[in-house]
Amino acid sequence: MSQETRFVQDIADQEDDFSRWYTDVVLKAELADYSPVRGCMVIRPYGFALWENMRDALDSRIKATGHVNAYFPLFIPESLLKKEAEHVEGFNPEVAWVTAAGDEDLEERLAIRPTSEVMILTMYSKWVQSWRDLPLLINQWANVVRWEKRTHMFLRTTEFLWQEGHTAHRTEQEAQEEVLRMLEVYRDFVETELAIPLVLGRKSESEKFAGAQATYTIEAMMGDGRALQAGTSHGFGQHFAEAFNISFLDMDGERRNAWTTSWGMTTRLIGALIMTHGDASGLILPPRVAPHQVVVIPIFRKDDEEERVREAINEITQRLAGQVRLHVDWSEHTPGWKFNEWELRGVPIRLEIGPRDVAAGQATVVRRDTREKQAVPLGELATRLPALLDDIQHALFERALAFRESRTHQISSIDELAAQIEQERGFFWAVWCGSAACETAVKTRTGATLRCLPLEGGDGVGPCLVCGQSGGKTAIFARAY
RNA sequence: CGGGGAUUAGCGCAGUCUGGCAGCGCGCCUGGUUUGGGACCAGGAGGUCGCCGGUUCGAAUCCGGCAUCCCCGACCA
Repeated sequence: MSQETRFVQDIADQEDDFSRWYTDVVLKAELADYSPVRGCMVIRPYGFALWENMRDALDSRIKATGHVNAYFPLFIPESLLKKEAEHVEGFNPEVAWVTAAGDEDLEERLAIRPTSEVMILTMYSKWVQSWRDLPLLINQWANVVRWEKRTHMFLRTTEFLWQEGHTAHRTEQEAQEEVLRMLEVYRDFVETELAIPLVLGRKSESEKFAGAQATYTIEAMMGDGRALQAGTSHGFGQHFAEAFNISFLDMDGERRNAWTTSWGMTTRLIGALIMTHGDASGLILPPRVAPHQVVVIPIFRKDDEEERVREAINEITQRLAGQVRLHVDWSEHTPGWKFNEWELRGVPIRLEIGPRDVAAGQATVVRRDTREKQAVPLGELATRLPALLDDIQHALFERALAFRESRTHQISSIDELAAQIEQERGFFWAVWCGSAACETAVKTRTGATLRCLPLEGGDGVGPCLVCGQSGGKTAIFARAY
């Protein structure tokens, strides 16, 4: 990249080494840092402010759909965890255990929750007696621990923060509606707030959650063409209700098992945000969740200039209070240094105020995504800035969507997939017969996994990309994080 | 968990092969000049050389173990 556009030299080149670029951005933008604990990171104040904005936007949507928040214990007694065989087997290798307190061994080991189905559904069995107790719609914001072999900042860490919703319903249809409703809530949240375009779909048998009857997913494409699962919604049928005895007397006097669901979204989304919108200069944050939406850079030479600039900035701050999240950088770095710094940290709009601007009664406004520069009269900032933030939000989505389209291909055979994915990563739509053997064949040969069976688009007409049989479904294959 | 690489000042690195005073650039502190795309001059501070042990008169350097990070794979959602 040329020197004119590449101002930041201390992060790796995106095309050259995407993985290194990602790590550099996370560290240099001060989103997170490594900790002395393997696989565990520290989310720094800037990263946490971002997470808080994301969390609040999702939380209000969860509440708007009738759910309430609660909090359940971090520890799960071993005997409880073992109640649902398929579930425990799925998570077993990743579970961390507490075996002692002080010098005394515990009588029963305690698992540190990898997820809370077991704990929450155990409580539900106490709370559900009648059909009138249903539906039960509870969400919790919590940390969970999964002992992953290989970790990566935000994308896969040993401990992470998330939201897990757990619901119980009277009928299968209600539960199914809930699973899809929350998938839609996720879509709205991710596309509206994070400006990340999604594909909604169902997971194959081999990819679904341990113990689930059906797993639905939202899949996003990262800047290197790889897929990232950004959230999931599971239907459990009556499977868990049987294991945990969540039964109720129905309207007709019959005792029945409830239908349960769960759905979750994690700090991994921060990784998705970075890898979807970032560029050669670093992070680009969507205005709706950016900790600072506008950063103000004062420019002056002499004391009298500083005085006038300060006055103008005070006036701007007052005028914009409550309208935009604004940060004034009064630090002693030079303006050029600040430009680079705040670009690296992804602030959507930079506002420069210097003597020339003050004299003209204007501010110089620069947007992060295009670097387009314009002079805006001070009196118009209160209307122009929110409009510009809106504009950037939409432009980011459109750009990400256009990128995904350019990397999405229809393919008809595994040979074609192998050849194309070697050239360039992306999403590959194909017809798949539904057999696990063909799914495995694709993974072994191409490194791509079956991301989902999309809910929209794809008619499933044609021969399976591996075995050639007809009567299959449309599936999306991609290399994934 | 397997293979490879790394760990030296806040950050990036040289020094390790061939054992002998702890170095460079950036950053940081003080003073001054500066400030519209990573300013300049002068002075200064900052190190258990990742940790534990061994060899040696002497270890950043050689040997053994461990920890953390990165890359590739296996595993996992």
